[in-house]
Amino acid sequence: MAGPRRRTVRDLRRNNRATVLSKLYFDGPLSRQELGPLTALSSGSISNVVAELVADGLVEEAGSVDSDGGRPRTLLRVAPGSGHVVGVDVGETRVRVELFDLSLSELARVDAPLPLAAPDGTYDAHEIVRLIAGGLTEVLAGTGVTPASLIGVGIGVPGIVDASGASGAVVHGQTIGWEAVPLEAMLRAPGELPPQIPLFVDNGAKTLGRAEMWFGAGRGARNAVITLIGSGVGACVIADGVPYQGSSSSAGEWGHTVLQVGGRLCRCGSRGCLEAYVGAEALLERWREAGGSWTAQDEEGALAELLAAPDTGQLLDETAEFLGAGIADLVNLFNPERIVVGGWAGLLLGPRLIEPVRRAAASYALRHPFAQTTVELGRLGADAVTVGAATLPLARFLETGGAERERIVSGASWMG
Amino acid sequence: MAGPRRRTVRDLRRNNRATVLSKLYFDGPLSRQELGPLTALSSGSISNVVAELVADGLVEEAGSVDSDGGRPRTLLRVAPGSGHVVGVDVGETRVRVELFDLSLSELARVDAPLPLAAPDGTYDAHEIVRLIAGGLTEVLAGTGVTPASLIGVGIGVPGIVDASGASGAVVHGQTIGWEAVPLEAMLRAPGELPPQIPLFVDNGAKTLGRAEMWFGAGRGARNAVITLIGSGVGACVIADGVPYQGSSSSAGEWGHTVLQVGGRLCRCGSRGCLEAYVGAEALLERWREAGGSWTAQDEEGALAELLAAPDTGQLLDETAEFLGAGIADLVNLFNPERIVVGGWAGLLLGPRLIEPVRRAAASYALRHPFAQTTVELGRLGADAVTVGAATLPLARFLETGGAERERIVSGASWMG
DNA sequence: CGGTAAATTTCACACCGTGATCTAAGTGTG
DNA sequence: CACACTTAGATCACGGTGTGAAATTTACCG
Repeated sequence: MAGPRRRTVRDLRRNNRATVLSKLYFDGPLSRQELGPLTALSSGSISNVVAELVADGLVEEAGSVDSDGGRPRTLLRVAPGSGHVVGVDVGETRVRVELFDLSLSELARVDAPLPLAAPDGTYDAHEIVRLIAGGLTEVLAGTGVTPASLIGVGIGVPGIVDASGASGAVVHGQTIGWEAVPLEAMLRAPGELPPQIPLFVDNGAKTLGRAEMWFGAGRGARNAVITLIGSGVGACVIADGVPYQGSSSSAGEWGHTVLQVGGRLCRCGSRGCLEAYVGAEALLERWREAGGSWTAQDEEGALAELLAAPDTGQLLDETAEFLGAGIADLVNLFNPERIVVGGWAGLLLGPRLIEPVRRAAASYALRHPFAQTTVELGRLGADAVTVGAATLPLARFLETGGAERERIVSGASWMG
Repeated sequence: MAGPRRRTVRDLRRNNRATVLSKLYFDGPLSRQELGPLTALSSGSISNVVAELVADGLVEEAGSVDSDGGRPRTLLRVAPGSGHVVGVDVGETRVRVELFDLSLSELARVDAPLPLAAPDGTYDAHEIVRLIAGGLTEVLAGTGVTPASLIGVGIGVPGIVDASGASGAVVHGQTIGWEAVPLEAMLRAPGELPPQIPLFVDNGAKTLGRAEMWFGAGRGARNAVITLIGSGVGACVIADGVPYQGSSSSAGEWGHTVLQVGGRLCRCGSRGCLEAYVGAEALLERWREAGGSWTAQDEEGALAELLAAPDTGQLLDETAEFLGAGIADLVNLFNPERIVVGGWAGLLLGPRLIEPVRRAAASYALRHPFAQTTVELGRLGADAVTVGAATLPLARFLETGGAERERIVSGASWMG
């Protein structure tokens, strides 16, 4: 009920800065002239706002466009080098830290392999923090980027990330043995990271979903669901253009939607979950039960063998039916414009399954909402987790019209 | 990406007017002093905004509170008589039109019985429009309320209401035989309703959900799902304080969530829907299959008999398991703070089923999100559909700080 | 009747967006 | 090569806004 803080006349300017900055960022180089109608601002305001952004170094001129018989328009764009963002992917076997400029072009990357997991498969949170901090300093040192120009660091982790508390993001990761690990607080502990750098922690699947929305199959949709099928199954729900989080940031746990009351046991302890039928781990298990076997050591290779095997048609059709039913649930409940099937297993199975999945979804979903929806394959691989993570601070940067950065820079200068 | 039009300094004022008005409306009489911290506005602004609202007649003084040794605070409240709203419920057997003042106290009510339905159970849309218009004039005439003081009319109808088109709300109601009926355009046709009156059409179940959010079991929650179990099953999803609509306003079709791939045939044509197990119609059908019988003519009476029958324990336990699994899906996907079980059948079954439903939901849902959720019974009966409908124009009124009303009033005055 | 305390109002100030007007920077023509 | 023409962008007076401190109002208490 409090709403956004748009109370004073200054907030108005910040808001308009943000509008202009976002428009320039997403819709490429634009002239002041074009910016006016696009942002519903008067020419005078455009001039003022742009002048301010240029003075702050956030926007720069990018050539000009001739016009027949008149002053040429000067094109403007967000200066790619005016800030940097870092994306971190805490994966199953390694921590990847990537440095991007504002246009999300990769400037540097560091992969730090995780030490062998403890026998029970849990991660040591302190070790993760060390690897993130180490990767960050390495990536900065290698490129000469100063911490002061960092807009922020986005971190994708496995498990549920609850950011509703006061002390920063807390991670609950059943599969990695994390129970309420205060990752954000640990990273903010003195000595770990350069101070004053904004941190954004989110579930890795959701950051992948963000990447798909910004640069992949979700582009342009206001309401979409990015499904992520890997060893397990998750989803990233976009409602009215923003990721829907729920009350404790754990919305979109699609994998544990019930498709068969009293059905197959799922690794979550419940029965009949979607994940128990279409997750890669479960799918392989079902294959084994049906007499199948494979030689690959990893799930990805095994799944490829399953796809290539001659006698798995019925298993795959059954999988398509369950996946279609699960997608129908998404259609009925969220009424999105687009559903994207992603995740490494989703992309691997996609070409074979997408058509039967569409048919199954059509039969299980209500006609009207299904007619509004397209079901597509994702376009980005699992590599995009870091890009999606980097998207978190960048989105904040654009929303605040770059004000956040100013604060950081001045904060850093206080310490200088 | 366009965002709300808060560009000029004037929009700032409108926004603050809305904040103050809403706070006064929902949190009862308040003094200017208390309003300051509550709205994050300075004392000076509060004075200005309140003076404006009082001058417009939207806010009035409501006594004062003594303080020991100081000027007493003057309490302010939204003037209940400064405007009126109308709620319409297009039900299965009658059209009900109710007139409320701003505090949603009922001033008048008219029930117009529907003529006997056509043999195929379809409604004649023109007849409905006539009944709505007739009820509206009757209710206004009976109380002497002028159309000029009408904030707007909210209408709850069965079926999916798609408001995404340009020509107003369009209704798709499979059960009443409506296929893309342009109800809003028909109501706006000259001669039907007093001109210039804002219309708001929404699904009746969703208006009931709104009522439950404003005045019932949903009060205070930011993320909630109001489930509505009647003959069929629906839901109203509240995300971040606002009803989530999806891309064509048909989000929340929870009743056709798949709980049993290849399960019972549902009246929607699909299989294994939640509605096919826990909807009143389906539940009675299942009882009949198990050898049960009843004497009541209507579903409500029949369901009461089912509850009282001695041998329906297993049937009810099974129903609770399905309902619990369906609720678990809501928990996993939406991660709400609260789930309310409502609808006439939900309220009837509630006392018997709520505990086993909670247990089933706990077993099917993920631990973390389930721990954030409470599952409660609704507090409002089906009568609240009109209240919920009236809530639609009222919400707009509060959001715009009463600006909408000003436009209407002046619009009416143009017409002499 | 004066002193004290708390709630409101008033007011100078720093901003903001608008839209008309002015300036800059090109093209085309005689 | 000068001049008119055209279009992009900058400037500026104006009406409007929230802020926060000072002034004013309105009570109670001794």
